[in-house]
Amino acid sequence: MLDPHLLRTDPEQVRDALRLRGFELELDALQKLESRRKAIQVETEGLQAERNARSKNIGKAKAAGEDVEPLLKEVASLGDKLKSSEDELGKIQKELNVILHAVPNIPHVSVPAGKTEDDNKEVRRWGEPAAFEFEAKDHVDLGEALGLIDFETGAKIASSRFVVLKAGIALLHRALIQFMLNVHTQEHGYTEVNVPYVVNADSCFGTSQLPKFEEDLFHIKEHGFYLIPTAEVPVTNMFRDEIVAAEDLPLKLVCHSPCFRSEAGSYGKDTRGMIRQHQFEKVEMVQLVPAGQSYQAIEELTAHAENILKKLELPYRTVILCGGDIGFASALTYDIEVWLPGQGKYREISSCSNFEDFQARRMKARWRNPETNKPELLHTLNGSGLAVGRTLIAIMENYQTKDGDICVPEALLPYTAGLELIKKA
RNA sequence: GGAGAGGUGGCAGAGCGGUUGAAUGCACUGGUCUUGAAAACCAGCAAGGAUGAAAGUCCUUCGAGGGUUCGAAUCCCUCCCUCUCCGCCA
Repeated sequence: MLDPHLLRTDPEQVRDALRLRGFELELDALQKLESRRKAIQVETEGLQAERNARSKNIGKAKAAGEDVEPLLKEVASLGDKLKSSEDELGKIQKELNVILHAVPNIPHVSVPAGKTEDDNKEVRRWGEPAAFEFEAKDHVDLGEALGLIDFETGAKIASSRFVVLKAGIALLHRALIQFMLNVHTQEHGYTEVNVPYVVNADSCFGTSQLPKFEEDLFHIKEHGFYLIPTAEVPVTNMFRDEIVAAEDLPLKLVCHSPCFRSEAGSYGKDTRGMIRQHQFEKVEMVQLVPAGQSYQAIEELTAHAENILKKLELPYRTVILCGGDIGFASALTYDIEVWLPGQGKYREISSCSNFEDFQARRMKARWRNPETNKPELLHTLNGSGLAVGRTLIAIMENYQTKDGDICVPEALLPYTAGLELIKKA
């Protein structure tokens, strides 16, 4: 959520900034509602003040043993007026909130203009895509030939976009998780957390999956829970309604979790293979930092994600998302895209975002600034470090042999219990 | 699932219809004292919001949401959460 104060004092500037992402702020409607809110709030608070004063007098008179009947008569008419004024104010504030909660974050000055992912700007590239002496297969052909990736059984026990991994591939998948967690905790200074994989509506509101993106979530209606679409939701919400001590900052947490996404609206997109699943695993980095530090933190966090790819020797490029492609809550997002020989393309494997205080304002996640001794909103950041399923794909496609076997990358050898080459069983 | 107890400021913990936004303690901030620190003493110290140039004034908030009342932290209803005992169980 944007600072309502900024929206009141500088609406044109906000509107212009949001146009970069193709969002048109309805200034007229907003300002009309806002001026009504102002008038009615002033009126309501005046009536409340009057009621409070009169009630206090009644209390005093009673204590002094005076007759309070005349005072009660005086106040009788106040009740209805106050009630209707309060109701009206509540209604307007609700309307105002509906609008406010649907306004996306203001993009950072470094965000390039553009409408689609084609307009994202490459900021760096690492590694050389390998030149194969044979025709490189994609992970589906490789996995099915090995008999270790089974889409049909996934579809049978759940539905399409679910998969069963077996033997060496399942082991490689597990090894990746251990490897990533160890690198982030031992080399990058993150604290590992293990969290609930279902969350309540308040948590979804805090990180802004709700109210706007409900259709992307799996919802367990009878309990009011949502399956998490990313560990960002439970981990960031650990600090909802909290005031963090300055000495505990920056908070750097890493969490492995499954992620569940309905993928509503992506019918027909990436239907082949494991690229887009209803359930996948991810290692997620989350940081909460004081306001002045978030732009340094986003560079570091992105480098932490890139470091995993470097250790796995997977070629990648990093792009900065353009105004039209950046997420609702983010002020700045770097996507890291890994080279997939099977597709001959770079594909997203990590998304690292600085939300500034947008999520923190919704969540009331604050820290106490020792300089002022007052609570201030934190800045929140997160990034995949990395998407495990897509990393698995990248390894399969980049480390395939002529015979269709998969070499285990050197960095993973300590995690694979002696397995060096994944072959047909 | 059954029975009981409880949810109050950064933390602990009083209050159980009327000048209570809330005693007290701890923590924190400033001051006195000290060569410096500690201790002691004095003072300050919730958050969010409206209005205003500012000082200030006012409103809201005692788990959440309804209700009773001139007035609710305090009474009533619903829900959520925590703890204790019993049952079941990875």
